Amino acid sequence: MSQDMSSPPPLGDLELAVLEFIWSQPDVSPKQVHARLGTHRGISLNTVQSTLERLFRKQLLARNKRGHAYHYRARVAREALVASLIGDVLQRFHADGPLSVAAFASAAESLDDTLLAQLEAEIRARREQGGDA
Amino acid sequence: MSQDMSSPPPLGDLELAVLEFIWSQPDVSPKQVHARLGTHRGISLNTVQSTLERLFRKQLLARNKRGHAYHYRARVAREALVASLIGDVLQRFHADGPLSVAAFASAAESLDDTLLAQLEAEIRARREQGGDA
DNA sequence: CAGAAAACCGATTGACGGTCGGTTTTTTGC
DNA sequence: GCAAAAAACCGACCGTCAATCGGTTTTCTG
Repeated sequence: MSQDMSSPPPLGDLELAVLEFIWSQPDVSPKQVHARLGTHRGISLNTVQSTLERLFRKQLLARNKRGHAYHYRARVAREALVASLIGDVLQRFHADGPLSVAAFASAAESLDDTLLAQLEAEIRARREQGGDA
Repeated sequence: MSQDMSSPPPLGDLELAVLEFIWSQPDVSPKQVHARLGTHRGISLNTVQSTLERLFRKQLLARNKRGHAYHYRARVAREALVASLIGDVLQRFHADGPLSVAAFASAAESLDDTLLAQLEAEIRARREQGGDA
């Protein structure tokens, strides 16, 4: 409800890994990202930098100059991004109500009982609190 | 539990439109698809055929020779595909339980009250029926 | 100011969707 | 049967985009 929500750009594997790292460690330098991911994957610091840049252009990261080097931090929360990606799928399929429900239910199949209960509670709460946009 | 469920290939816009049409009209010929979508979009029959072929290779369509021409039909239901796409997002993000729930809830925000109720019921049913894979 | 560190520029490669034109194969109607 | 029509098949081209760097310029910093 706060951000873009329009069309989340598709994410490559490296981009995803970088995001994942940044979510776990806010305000990092390319160097740090490379130390953590690049070394392990055998890719150059330049590659990491490009990826960071791309993510920045996609508005998924913010950065500020700390000295001469950039520091990056996430601009969207993990759940928000996942939610937006899911919303995008729903939208692409013109997922009207019933279809959404069916898809949700189907996708929920992989959740275990506890999570299902949590989700149910979550939905009930949202419903009782009266929450249509 | 019946199909692939591994990594649904990404779908382009035309592919999606074609799928959508086939879901509404099973067992169609390229000609028919072109008549419905191609003419309107100003694309050639060949293009439609390629798309059909690609979809076939992606295992999303099945076909059988009816006379000389192929007839295509969907191999996955709409909800199943949507669900699988959603599942893929969740998987790519190593979406452990809580994250899934948060994302679901967030994505569910756009559903209206009635649908939310439906979803809740759906989940409860699934939960009571004891449904882990 | 010299050397290091990082940003910046731009090029390449490999997928992939969309788009066809042209050639072969299969039907079918005369 | 044979010629015209229909469809499949082949392969090419373009645009986009992630991943990947090498090399050059800019910017610090000792």
